Amino acid sequence: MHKEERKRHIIRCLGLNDQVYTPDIARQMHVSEITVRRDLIEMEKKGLLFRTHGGAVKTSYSQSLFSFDHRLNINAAEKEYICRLASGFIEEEDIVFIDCGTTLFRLCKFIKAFKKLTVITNSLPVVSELMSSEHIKTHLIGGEIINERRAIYGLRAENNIREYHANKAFVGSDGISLRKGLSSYDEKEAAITLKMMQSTDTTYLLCDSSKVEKDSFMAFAPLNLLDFLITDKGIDKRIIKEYEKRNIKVIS
Amino acid sequence: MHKEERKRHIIRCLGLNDQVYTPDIARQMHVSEITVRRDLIEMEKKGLLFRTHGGAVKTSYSQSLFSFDHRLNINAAEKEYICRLASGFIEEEDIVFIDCGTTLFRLCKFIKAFKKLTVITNSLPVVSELMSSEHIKTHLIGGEIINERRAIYGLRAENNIREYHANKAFVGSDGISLRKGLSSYDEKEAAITLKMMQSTDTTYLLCDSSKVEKDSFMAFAPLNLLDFLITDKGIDKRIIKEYEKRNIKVIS
DNA sequence: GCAAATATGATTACCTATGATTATATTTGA
DNA sequence: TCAAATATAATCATAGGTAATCATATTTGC
Repeated sequence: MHKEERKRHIIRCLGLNDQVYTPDIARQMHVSEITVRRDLIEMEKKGLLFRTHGGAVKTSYSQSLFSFDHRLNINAAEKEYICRLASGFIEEEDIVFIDCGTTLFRLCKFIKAFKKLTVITNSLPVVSELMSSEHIKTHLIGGEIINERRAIYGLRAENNIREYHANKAFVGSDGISLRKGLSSYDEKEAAITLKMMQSTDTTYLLCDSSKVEKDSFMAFAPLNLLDFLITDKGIDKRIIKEYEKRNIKVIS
Repeated sequence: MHKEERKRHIIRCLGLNDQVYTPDIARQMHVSEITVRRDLIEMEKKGLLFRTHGGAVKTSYSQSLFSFDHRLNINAAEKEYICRLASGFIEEEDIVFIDCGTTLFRLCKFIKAFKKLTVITNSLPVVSELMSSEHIKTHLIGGEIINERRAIYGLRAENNIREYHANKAFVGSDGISLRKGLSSYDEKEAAITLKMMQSTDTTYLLCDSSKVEKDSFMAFAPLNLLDFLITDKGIDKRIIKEYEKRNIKVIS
């Protein structure tokens, strides 16, 4: 009974009901409660769930669009740092894809400083954040809205992305490794990210160093689609070298 | 029963009705009232709701991001009346287009009462309002966001609509007359409305009686595309007859 | 094979969530 | 306007979940 298997089980349970209880998981997986709790701690750090007394619940649930998502405040400083770095690659008149996710959301703050940009996104929080800036042209990808994600996913959305071409794409993932490339906990999210990567000239992956050389459930994109990996200082120098051998520039 | 689960329930209730009562929540969640009250206190601190004697209400902040401005409150009673009438034509399992506009926005309140509906719209306020209702599937039309309108317009959006088919379309216009049909002050808005009318089985026009037999700047759709005109009591009976001669049922 | 890293479990002290009780505040209706 | 009804705040007690620490097993890399 492995750790990843337990985590997968937890995710599945969260998908069915909206919450899990520590003792239940412990019994089902034949481990002690403290082990479950440790799993939950790790998963909370990744923003996959929100811990409560007695177990955990799904992350996003608030009625307001975004501001109170539990995930937004996890690793806030790192996310801000990464976004600041990323914004250095944006130039006036760019057409950029912005992927969904709490890290990418923070990029808005920097985007608003530009005079002329076109942003294409499937994220409603991004739209909401940029709506106050007249000089930013925003395109929303059409399709089905997944309420709890505050974003648009599905086949329609994927096809919609194909109708666009951006010169830069800023995307996120739940993991990246030399062996498996980019990976995600969620199929729909992965599909959107991949389509963005396929419809752009240059792809920038924004993810904190804890996700580097970690794999999530599903690999969805090979490394050759990636041009830049933007992360924080916590990344190992040897790993940077390996990525640069694969022609991916690592910024930290 | 987690605390977070209770909070989620409270938020869901607030999404449906605009207020909750402490004893109700306590009974539904099988906890004491004081526990509910403590939940409400915490949520109020986060700005998720506003506490009142006996329970809590939605914060205006929670709806502000995508919501309309004060225009919404003009003729509120008539608009509500018209929407109530219109909602009588909606049935479970329907797939409906909802056009942009302050009148149509009020239809959301009634839509939320249904168990199973699919809504296709280009209006961000509509999306935002329906996002709290899990049982309503919402599709957003893709394209360029016009900030001041809080909606999506343009060629892309028009083409996007063509990929859908709804059995009912609820639309608005700035004027309607026997001579010129539906007319609008805005070309882009008109184009979207027309496309919706062309991709549906039945079209319902919601507009207050002051706009009947008035023409706006640009005529955009002939009367034969219209099936129902839903308006308020202010409409002249002779005019109703004229419209019914043209096979348009007038509801008031 | 062995050291280092990782994963798991047991124990204790601590903290959180909840409810009962009583005093105080707010609302409602005659 | 005042009193009855109802809601709330404040305090305390308690059950149960959690963090911290240490100990033990298992895997990984040299």
